[in-house]
Amino acid sequence: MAANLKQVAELSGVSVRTVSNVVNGFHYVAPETRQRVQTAIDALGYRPNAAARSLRTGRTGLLALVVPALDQPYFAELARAVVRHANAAGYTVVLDQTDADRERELDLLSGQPGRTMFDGLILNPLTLTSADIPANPSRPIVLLGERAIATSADHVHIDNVAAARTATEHLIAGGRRRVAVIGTQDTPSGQSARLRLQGAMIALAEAGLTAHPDLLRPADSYTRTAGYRAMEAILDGGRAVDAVFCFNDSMAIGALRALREHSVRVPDDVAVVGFDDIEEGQFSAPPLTTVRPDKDAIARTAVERLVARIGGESEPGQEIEVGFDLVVRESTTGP
Amino acid sequence: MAANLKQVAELSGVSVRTVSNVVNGFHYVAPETRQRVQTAIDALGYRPNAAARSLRTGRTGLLALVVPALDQPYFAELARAVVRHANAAGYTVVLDQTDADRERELDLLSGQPGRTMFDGLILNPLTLTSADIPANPSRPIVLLGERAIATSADHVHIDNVAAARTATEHLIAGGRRRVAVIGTQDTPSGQSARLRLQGAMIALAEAGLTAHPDLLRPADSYTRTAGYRAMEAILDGGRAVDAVFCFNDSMAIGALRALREHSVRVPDDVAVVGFDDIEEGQFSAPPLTTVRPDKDAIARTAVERLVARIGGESEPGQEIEVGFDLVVRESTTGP
DNA sequence: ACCGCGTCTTGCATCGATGCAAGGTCTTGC
DNA sequence: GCAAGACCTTGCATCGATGCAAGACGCGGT
Repeated sequence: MAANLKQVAELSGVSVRTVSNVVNGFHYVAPETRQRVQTAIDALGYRPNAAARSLRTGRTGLLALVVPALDQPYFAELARAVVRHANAAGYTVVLDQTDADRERELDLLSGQPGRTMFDGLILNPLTLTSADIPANPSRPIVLLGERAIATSADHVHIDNVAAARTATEHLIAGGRRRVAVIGTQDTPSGQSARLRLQGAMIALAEAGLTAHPDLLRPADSYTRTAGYRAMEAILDGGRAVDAVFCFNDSMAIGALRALREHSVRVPDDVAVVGFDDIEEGQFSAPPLTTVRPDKDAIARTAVERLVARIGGESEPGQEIEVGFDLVVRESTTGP
Repeated sequence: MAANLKQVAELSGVSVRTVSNVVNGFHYVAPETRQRVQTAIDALGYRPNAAARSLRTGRTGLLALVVPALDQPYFAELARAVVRHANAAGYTVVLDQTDADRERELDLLSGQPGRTMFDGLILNPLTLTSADIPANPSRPIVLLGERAIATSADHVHIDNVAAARTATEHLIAGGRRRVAVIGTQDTPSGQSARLRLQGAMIALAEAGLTAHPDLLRPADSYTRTAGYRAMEAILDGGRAVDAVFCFNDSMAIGALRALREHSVRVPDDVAVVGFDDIEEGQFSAPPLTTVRPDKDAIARTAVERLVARIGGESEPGQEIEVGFDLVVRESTTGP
């Protein structure tokens, strides 16, 4: 079934090399020859063998995207954007999930046997820190989401401090004084969480406010369930609250459910703000105010940087910051 | 940087073939030799070249998964399960999105240049019908979600008629009499939609009910927004309704929002049931009653079938049905 | 008549691994 | 003592494509 260059060459009466020239659109091929070869290609249903081509050229045309879990909406939306941009750049995406498993993240970084088949790697690390990134990776790497110590890899991120500060300022501007925070993390890898907390604290401090420790709730996974539990813990704790800043939308949606179940009105009694602007937030009850990182820009930039590196660019790793804005919906302002 | 077998062989003083034997865990290698080779491998940081291996063996270790769009939660959850099972079976997943574009679906089927690099294909077709599936694809294919005309490909699906019927019967059992349906499709490819409609009609007929045509609302894309619009159209139409069966959860969540905005109480005034059991439905207001297809079984079975085919199995295409059940939550029964 | 150049085509080596089958060494059984 | 077999190792061909550099051809200029 699978024809190769040689068979096409024999059928069309030219050399293998000429067929290759036709396939790759090489300039110097006589129109008549090109025609004849093309006919043979069609007749045999010839398709270039990707493995052979890769072996010879050293390129696979594949980009690996590594995310914690696809069923987290933020990562699904990000993956969608990455796949789109990669396709536009002529690449296909291979997808790996780490489930926040440090071993798997390291594995993928090192290029385990059988998993090495890609030209570059886009990694959204959960458990890794910059220190884990090899200084001279065998293939280019772009890191997402974490501000990094200098390495040879490019980093794409948003200004988490400013974003969190903006979100918190919005709550304060709405007259909220008892602000809770859901999603703090103490692990060495919880870099974004630390930055978001920092931003929130700055906003509170500038308003002459502080957050009681009871209102700073950690979360190890950023899921709806984690948000639900954290919110319940806050409500059960009995300490007065009039606003909650969740470090991602999924947790905010979990928090909304907990508030609903406790008959706490949103935003009347408690305002809620999230982070990520996943589509689901437009349909929650009430629709969710949130920080919207420019996901498309993140994906586009990541792919761009990777493609440039694959093309041979070898400057030191860059820090690239993309924009964000605050999307105000009814979870903070009411209808 | 990248070492090859030959260099390892030279360093360890054995033949290339022996190194290969060590790498592949071939049985007959003297422990001492194995040790020496392993040391050389570690010293050089040797990793097998996947392209070369593929060329020689004809296997890439990649499975392609083709879905319409990753930001639709159902497909994201499905993709997650497929990736997990594929990894467990020693495969990596390459991901393609078709955006419901017929051209792209056909492209992928035919194995376009540069995209041919996978051992098998899992396809969740939106625009294709069985007639489009080549009789002798160059690589094995497993189709998801559509009941198929006999081809060489395996098909994994649930009993859409029975599932839709169960959902509708649940509404009727709750005393609902004016049942609307959201998500009908007239296109040749809307096979699941037709089957689900059929199941709903059977349930209605058995209860001596019919659905007024105004209450059968089409949707071309199965998104939250489509569900929102369809629900609005129903409410604006003014025809009395006390239940809505949405052909997927995303649309149901859109419908819930429309109902909320119109101050229609769920489930008191209108009961809502969805389809897919996406995680989001557990957190909607109110939590969503839905048909839960066994997504994990779908993914597992698809990967299993594909791996078997890749392994050389060549029986005619099988129809494989996986289970479903109805998950009753508050959108139909109240708290 | 010949050189030079642009156009078109080709053969050979090569990428890095594995299949095959044979070769060598060492036990084991009779 | 010797054949049979088990254990371990190896050389060569091969997968299908592309890089390289040279070869063949035609044609205008001098």
